[in-house]
Amino acid sequence: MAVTIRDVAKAAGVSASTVSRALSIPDMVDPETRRRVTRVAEHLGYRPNRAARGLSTGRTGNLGLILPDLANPFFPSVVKGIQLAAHQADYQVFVADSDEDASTELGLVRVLAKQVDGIILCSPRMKPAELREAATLAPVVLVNRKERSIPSVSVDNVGGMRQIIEHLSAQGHRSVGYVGGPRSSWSNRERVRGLRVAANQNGVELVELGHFAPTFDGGTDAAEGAVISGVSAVVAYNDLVALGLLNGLRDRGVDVPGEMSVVGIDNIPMSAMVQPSLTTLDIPKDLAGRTSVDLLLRLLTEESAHVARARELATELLARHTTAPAPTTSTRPTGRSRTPRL
Amino acid sequence: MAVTIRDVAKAAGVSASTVSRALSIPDMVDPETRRRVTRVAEHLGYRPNRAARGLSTGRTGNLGLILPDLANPFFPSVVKGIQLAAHQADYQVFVADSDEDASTELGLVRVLAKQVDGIILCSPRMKPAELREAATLAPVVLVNRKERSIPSVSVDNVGGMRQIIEHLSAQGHRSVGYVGGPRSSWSNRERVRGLRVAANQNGVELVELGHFAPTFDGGTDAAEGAVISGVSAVVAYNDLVALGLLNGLRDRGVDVPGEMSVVGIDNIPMSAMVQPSLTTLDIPKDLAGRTSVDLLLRLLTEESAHVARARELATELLARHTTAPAPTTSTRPTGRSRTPRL
DNA sequence: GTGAAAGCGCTAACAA
DNA sequence: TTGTTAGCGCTTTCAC
Repeated sequence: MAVTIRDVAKAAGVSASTVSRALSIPDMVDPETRRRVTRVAEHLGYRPNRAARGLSTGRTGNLGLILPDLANPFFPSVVKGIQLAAHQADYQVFVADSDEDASTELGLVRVLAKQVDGIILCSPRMKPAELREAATLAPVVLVNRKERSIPSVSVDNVGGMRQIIEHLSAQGHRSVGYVGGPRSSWSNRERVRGLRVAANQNGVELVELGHFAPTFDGGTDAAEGAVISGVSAVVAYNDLVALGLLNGLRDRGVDVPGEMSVVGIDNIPMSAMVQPSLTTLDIPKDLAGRTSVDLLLRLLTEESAHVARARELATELLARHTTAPAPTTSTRPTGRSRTPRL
Repeated sequence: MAVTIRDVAKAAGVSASTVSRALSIPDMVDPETRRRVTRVAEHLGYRPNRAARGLSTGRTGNLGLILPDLANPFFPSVVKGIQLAAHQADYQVFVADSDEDASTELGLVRVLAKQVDGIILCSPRMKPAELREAATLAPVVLVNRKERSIPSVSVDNVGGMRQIIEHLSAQGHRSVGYVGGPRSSWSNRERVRGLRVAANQNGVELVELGHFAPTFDGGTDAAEGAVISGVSAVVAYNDLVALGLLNGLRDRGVDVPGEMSVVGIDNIPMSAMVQPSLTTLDIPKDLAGRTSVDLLLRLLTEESAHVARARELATELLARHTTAPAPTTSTRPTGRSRTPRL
C-alpha cells in the first residue's frame, strides 16, 4: 500500500495529527517540527489521500463537469478553461460526456454528487425541473443557460444576434434565414428570440427554416430548404451546422457568398481553418469555463448560512460579467463579404 | 448532510452491514429483508458514497485519463470510447488535459493515483523512465505508445505507413515528403520508421521535411519546405497538420492535388468536412478507447498474485487485438486522386 | 505546540 | 441470515 500519514508520523517521531497540521495548517506547528515533517513527507513521497480527507472534511477537492458532447469542437475550449482554473485552485475535474442524452445527465449528477464539491453543468436540453433537482444534489453552476435560483454563466445571445443581423443588414440583406438547432435547446430558443427582435428592429425579414441536429450533417440537411426559401443570407445555429450548410449549398451548385451568405455562431477552431474563414459570432469559451469555476468556488467558500443569498448574488454577478466580453464577429479580413466560398 | 447507510438501516430496522450487503451482495441476505431494505433505500434516495466505499475496499470505482490536448480532434473519440466502456462497467472517468506538457503529466498521475483504480495514459512525450515511475503509482495502460512491461494499446503505425506509401506509389509518386511531428513523440518516431521501410521497399524516395508542431499552424509552417523540396506528394504527421499544410500550399498558389498530393493520418471528423475530403489513414479511435478500458479492468480484477504475469500477457493480447482492425485509408469517392483541393 | 480519541461512510471479518 | 466490531486515511475537537 501507499505511504500514509502514519508512516510519516512514525518516521518523523510525531503523531499523525501533527503531520496533518504541519501540512495543512503550518502556523499551528513549531517551525522546527514542521520542517522535519515536511522533509520526511517529501522523502517518503507522501501524498495525502484526498478521498479520505474528503470523508472527514466533507470536501473532496474535486469538481464535476457534465457536458453533452465532447466531440463538438465548442466544448474542448470550455473544458480547458475549466481545468486550468480548477487546477490553479488545486481542484481536479471529473468530466462526463452525456452523449446528448438529457436523461443520462441527471443520472450523472447523482453519481458525481458525492464525489465532488460542486458540478458545472452544460445541459442545453435538461428540463427546468430536472435542473432544479440536480441543484439539490450538489452545488451546481449552469453554463449556457439560465434557470431561476441556480447560478449560471451564459453569453448574451440576444446581443449577439443583434450584431449578426446588423452586419447582414449593412451588407444589404433584406431576407435572412435561420437554420435552427434542437427545439429543446435553451440556446436555440434564446437565439431565435434575439433574431426576431433584431430582424424586426432592422426591417429585415426573418425566415425560420426549421430545427436541425446541431451537427455538420444537420447543416447539410438544411441546405435544400435554405435554397428554396429564397433568402439571401442564412444564420446557422452554430458553426458546425454552418459548415455543413456550406457543404450542402456547394453540392447544389449555390455559390457562397456570391448567391448566398452564411453566418455561424461559436467561432470554433475549424471555422478559421477553412478558406476563406467562416463568418461567425465569437463566444468566449474558455472565459466561460474559468468564470464558471470561479463562481462555483465562491459558492463553496461562502458561509453556509449565507449560501442562499450568495446564489442569487452570484447569478447577478455573472450576468454582468459574461455580458461584458460581449460576442463580436471574428475579424479575419477576407474581402467585402467574409462569408466563405469553402 | 445526505442520507447515509445508517439512515437506511435505522429506517429499515436492520444494521448497517445488512443494508450494505442487501445492496452489494443481494444473495447473502434474506429476500424479505432485502426487499424491505431496497424499498427504504430507494424511498430515502440513498446513494452510497463511493469515496467512503473506496476507503474500505481499496476500490474507488474511478478511472483516470490523462491526455495531452483535448482540443486536438483526435482525442474526443478516444475519450468517448473510454467513457462508454467505463460507464458500462460502472466506472467514472476522471479526465485531465496536460496541455502538451509532459512534466505536468507525471504530476497529474500522482494526484490522480489515490483517487482512481487505474490510469489510462496518452502521453506521447513522457520519457520512458517517467512512464515507469507512473506505472508504480497506479495500474497504468498506455495508449498510442509502448514501453516495456507496461500494458498498452497502440495501432500498427508501420503497417499504416506501408499502406500510405503503396497508395502513393501506385499513383506514380516517386518522391514523397514527410512533415514530421514533435521529435519527442513516440508516434512520430514509429511513423518515420514505417515510412522509411515502406519507401525503401517500394522504390520511393522519402524526404523528411523536419519536425513541426502537431497543429494546424505546424502544417502551415511546413508548406514552404514542402514546395522547395520538389516532392510530388507529402505525408503529414496527422490530419491537423495536413489541413494546415493544404492551407499553406494554397496560399503559395500550389494546386492540390494537381501539383502536389497530401495525405494525413488519424481521420478526424474535420477531414471529411472539407471538400473534397482529405485522404487520410484511419485510426480506430473509439476502439482504442474501449480496448484500453477493457485491458485496465482486466488488470484490476486479476488476482494480485498474478498481476505481474497478467501485465505481460495483456500487452501481448493487445498488440494483436489492435493490429487486427488495421488502419485503412478512408473511402470517400472523389475521383482519381482523393487528395483535396480544399 | 502536541497527542489521544473520536468520527466521516462504508465494508469486511468475526460472532452469534 | 444478521449484528457487532474494527478499520480504511484523514481531520478535528479536546486535553495536556
